[in-house]
Amino acid sequence: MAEEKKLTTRAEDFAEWYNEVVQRAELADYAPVRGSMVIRPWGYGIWENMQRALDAMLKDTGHENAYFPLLIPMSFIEKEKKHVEGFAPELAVVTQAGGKPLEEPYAIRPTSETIIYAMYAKWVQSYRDLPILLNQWANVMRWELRTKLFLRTTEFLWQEGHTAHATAAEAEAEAVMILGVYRKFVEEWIAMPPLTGVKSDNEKFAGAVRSHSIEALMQDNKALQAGTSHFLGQNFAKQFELKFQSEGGQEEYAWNTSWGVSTRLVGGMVMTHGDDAGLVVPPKIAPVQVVIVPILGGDDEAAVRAKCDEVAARLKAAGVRVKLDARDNVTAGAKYYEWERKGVPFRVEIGPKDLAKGSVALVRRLTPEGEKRKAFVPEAEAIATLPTRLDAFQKELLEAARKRREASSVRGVQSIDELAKALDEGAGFVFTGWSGDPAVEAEVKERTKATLRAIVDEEFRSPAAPSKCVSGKGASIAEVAWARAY
RNA sequence: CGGGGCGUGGCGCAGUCCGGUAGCGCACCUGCUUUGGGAGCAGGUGGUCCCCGGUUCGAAUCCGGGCGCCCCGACCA
Repeated sequence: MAEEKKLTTRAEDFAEWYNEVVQRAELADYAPVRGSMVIRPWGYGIWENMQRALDAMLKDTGHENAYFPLLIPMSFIEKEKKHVEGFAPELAVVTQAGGKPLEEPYAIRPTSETIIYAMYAKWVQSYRDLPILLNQWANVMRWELRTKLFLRTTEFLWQEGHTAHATAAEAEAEAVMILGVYRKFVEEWIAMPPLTGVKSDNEKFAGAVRSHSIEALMQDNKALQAGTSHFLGQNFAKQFELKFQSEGGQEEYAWNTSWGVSTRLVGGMVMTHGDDAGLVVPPKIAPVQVVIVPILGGDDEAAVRAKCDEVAARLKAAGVRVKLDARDNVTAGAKYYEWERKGVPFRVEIGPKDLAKGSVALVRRLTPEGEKRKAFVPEAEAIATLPTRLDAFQKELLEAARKRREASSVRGVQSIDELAKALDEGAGFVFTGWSGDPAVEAEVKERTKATLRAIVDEEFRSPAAPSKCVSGKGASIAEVAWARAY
């Protein structure tokens, strides 16, 4: 076997493994513009499945989709002070159009708060016009200095929700509710179990009062911020005159939230489930859940093909996304490697021997310890059980990821030395007390390269609350999770 | 934005030091034999050697200047 056909292993070089998997599984390819990529059909199919699932969840919670323009007047971006400071370095700006310089430059949206709240201001007069609960699926652009396929590209796809409410309490509840939606979505569909929590002031969104996030742990024990939900207070409302007349007759500023997840989740999926043979795609988001490979070449070829058509049709009728790989210019073995690299959960092989026995060969992308990879099972049984096998596979992926996260977590750490040691020994999330002082974050980052990923929500806190700050100076006001991060 | 590496058929590379017909593997095309874990044999197609300029009888190779991409660090979904 030619060496070049094999992937770099995760243990050899995780970053290189990631790049190879993404390209060789045909998720994406580098585009001619620096830091940008083409999302290929296999990658886009996964994204579409994510989109479909999350879109339904957002609609179930009362949101509607809309679309706002790509170009935003620079003056809008500049209105919210923290917001400009945060985004100015990574803005791409259009200064010329129609062959002439523009009077006012337009920013290509890095996010849409400004344009959206400017429009909300037009639409809202009284409390009866609230809440506004909109979402948009869009591309955005951030001129990143260092890029990586899916995880950080100059242009990426995402959804951004933007809501306006009459009260602070309602807006805060919205931000928390959405975080719950995100958490459920990534767990149930991507089989990625995140921590949830609140960002420190250092790490929060530019312009937010408070940012909530879901933080997932990758196989190299680096954290990935997988989704964020922000309570914006009245910061944007005040700058964009987003006012309404309250029930009591007073003029008040509205309260906003914004929240998003992006194609970064595709990268998260790769680094959560992939192995040295390539991708492992959770069944619920797999564009193909079962691939059928016919064993061709004998006198029975026509009969084998007919049987494959039949099994494919029956699986499809059972609600399984099935692909029949009937190419005759590629050998069966080559197809196995290809579909494994692409992470298809199950493979069904049908050959002349199966015709005689009424069986099929069933192969799972990940084989449980101690089981044979290839099982010959009666055709009817295979068809009948594949839907439940897919469900079980999905659940096992989530469980394995959760176990890995917990196994990599270190709790009860009392000092920065101990924190550094844990990280150097391969820890993922390290939990400590924190005084709330940003200087501690700076010191930890300086000494360990780790950042404060989240002030963790109650569910993720240690049984005994830490009493001291990890710095040794002062009492702890909250338990936090640190990690080196993407 | 600093440091490193690399630009040669679609992909991976050799050739560059020491200038002289542009090569290898994979892929691709045709034919035959194959097909239950990356098929074999035979024949073939395909390259302004990143760009611009210079030196030279002659440049992938030497000199000067650009550009691009990747990786590693500071900022970020």
